[in-house]
Amino acid sequence: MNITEQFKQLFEPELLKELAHVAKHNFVKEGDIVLDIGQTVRVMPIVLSGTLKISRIDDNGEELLLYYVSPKESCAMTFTCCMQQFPSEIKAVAEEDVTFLSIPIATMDEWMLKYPSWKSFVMNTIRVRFNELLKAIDQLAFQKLDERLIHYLKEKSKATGSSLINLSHEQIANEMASSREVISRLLKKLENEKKLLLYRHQIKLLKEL
Amino acid sequence: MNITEQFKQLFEPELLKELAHVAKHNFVKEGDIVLDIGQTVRVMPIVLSGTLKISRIDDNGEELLLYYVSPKESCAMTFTCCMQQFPSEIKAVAEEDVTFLSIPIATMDEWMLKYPSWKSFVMNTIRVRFNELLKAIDQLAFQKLDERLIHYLKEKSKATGSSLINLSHEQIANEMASSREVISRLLKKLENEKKLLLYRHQIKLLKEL
DNA sequence: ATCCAATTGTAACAAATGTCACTGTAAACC
DNA sequence: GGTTTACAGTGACATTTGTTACAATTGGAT
Repeated sequence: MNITEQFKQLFEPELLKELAHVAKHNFVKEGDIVLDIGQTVRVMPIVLSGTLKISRIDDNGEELLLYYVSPKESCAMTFTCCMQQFPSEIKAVAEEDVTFLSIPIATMDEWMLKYPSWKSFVMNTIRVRFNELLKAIDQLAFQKLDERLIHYLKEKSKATGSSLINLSHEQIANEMASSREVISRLLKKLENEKKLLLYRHQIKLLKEL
Repeated sequence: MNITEQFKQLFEPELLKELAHVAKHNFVKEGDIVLDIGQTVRVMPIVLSGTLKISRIDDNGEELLLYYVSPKESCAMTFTCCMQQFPSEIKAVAEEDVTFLSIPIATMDEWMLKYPSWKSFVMNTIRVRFNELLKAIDQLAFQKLDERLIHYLKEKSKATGSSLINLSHEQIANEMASSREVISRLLKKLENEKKLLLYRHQIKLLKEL
C-alpha cells in the first residue's frame, strides 16, 4: 500500500503530498536495534509495517518492556528528544521486520505550524504514550506478578495479532524484569487453570485468559 | 515577585507582556485538589510558588507518587490532555500552599505558533515529565523497597527544600503504595544505620543518606 | 491532670518472589 | 543416529514484602 493511501484518514491532502515527498523509507530486520539508550535522536519515525518494541534498560542491563509502536503510530519520546536533540532514554527494537518513514527534525517542526492534522497527530502520540507509561506504572505498583504476566501476554498477543506467542520463558522473564523460574511457575499455574497451553518456545492463549 | 521578573530568563519580552495580561492568577491551600482523575482539563497551570504533587490512583484508591511540580514548571500531562480536552489520568494536590498561573487552551495553542520560547518551554516540559515517569518506572521495576524509600525521602526533601520531612509513616506508605508496618521497619533500619533520625511526624535526613 | 486518638514499635506469621540445584526433554547439529 | 545444547519442570530454600495483632508512646483535647 502506498503512503498516501495508508495515511488518508489521518492527514490532510497537502500534508500527504509533502509526506510522500520528504519522508525517507527505512527497513530494519527483526531484532535490529533502531534506537539505543544514549543515542541522539535525529529523525522522527512513523511505522508503516511491523512493530517496534520500546523498553527501558537499567544500569545492570535488566530490561523492562514499556510498549509497542504499531503501524501508523510513532513514539512520543523519540519525538520530544528529537525536537531538542537530547539523548534517548529508551531502546527501540524491531519486534518483527519493520518498515518505517523518517521525518527530519526541521520538517516536522515546520509541519507543526502548517498542518493542523500534523499537530493533532503529534499531540495524540504524546498523550497516548504518556498513558502507556502510566499503564506500565500501574502494573508495577499495583499488580502482582501473575496479573502482570497475564497483562504482558495479552499485550504481546495484541501487538503480534496472534494468540500464539513464540517466546521462551527466559525471554518473557527478561522483558518483565523477573526470573525464568518464576515465570515458568506462573505459566504452569495458568496452564493448570486452562487459560493457556504451553509448548516449547510457544504459548497458546485460550479464550479463558 | 512579579511575573515578568520571574520568567525573564524563560520567555521573550513579547510573551512576558502577553503572559502578564492573559494569565489568570490562582491560589490553593495545602492539601487542596487542583485536578482529579477523570476531570477534564481546561487550562494549563504554571506554578509560581509552592509545589504540586502529581500522583496516580488505582481502582482501589491506592496511591503512587509520580513527581512534583515546582515554581516555573508545568505538568506535561495536563498540557496534552488539555490540548485535546481529554480527561486527566493523574491527580494533582497542593503539597504546600500554591499560587499558579492558568493559561487558556486557545492562548497556549496560539503561543505555540507565535513564540519560540513558549514552544521550547512546552517541549521541555513534556520531555522532563516523560523522564520523571521513566524514573518512577525504574524505581518500581529495578529497585527494592528500601532503595525506593531512600529515593522517596530524597525527592521529598528536594521538593520541600528541607532535610526535615513532616510526614507520618502511614502517609509515606500511602504515597509509595506500600504498608505502614513495612515503612516503619525500613525507617528503623535506616535510623540504625545512622542515615536519619526519627521523631513523631518528622524525619531528619542525615548527610550519610 | 487525665483521657483519648493518632502514631510508632515490634513480634510472629503468611504470601510473593527470587535463587540454587538438578532433572528431563525436545530440537538442532554433526 | 548420536551427541550437544537450549529450554522447561520442579523441589528446596532464602529474601522481601505484606498482614495481623498488640503494646508503648506521644501530643493534644477537655
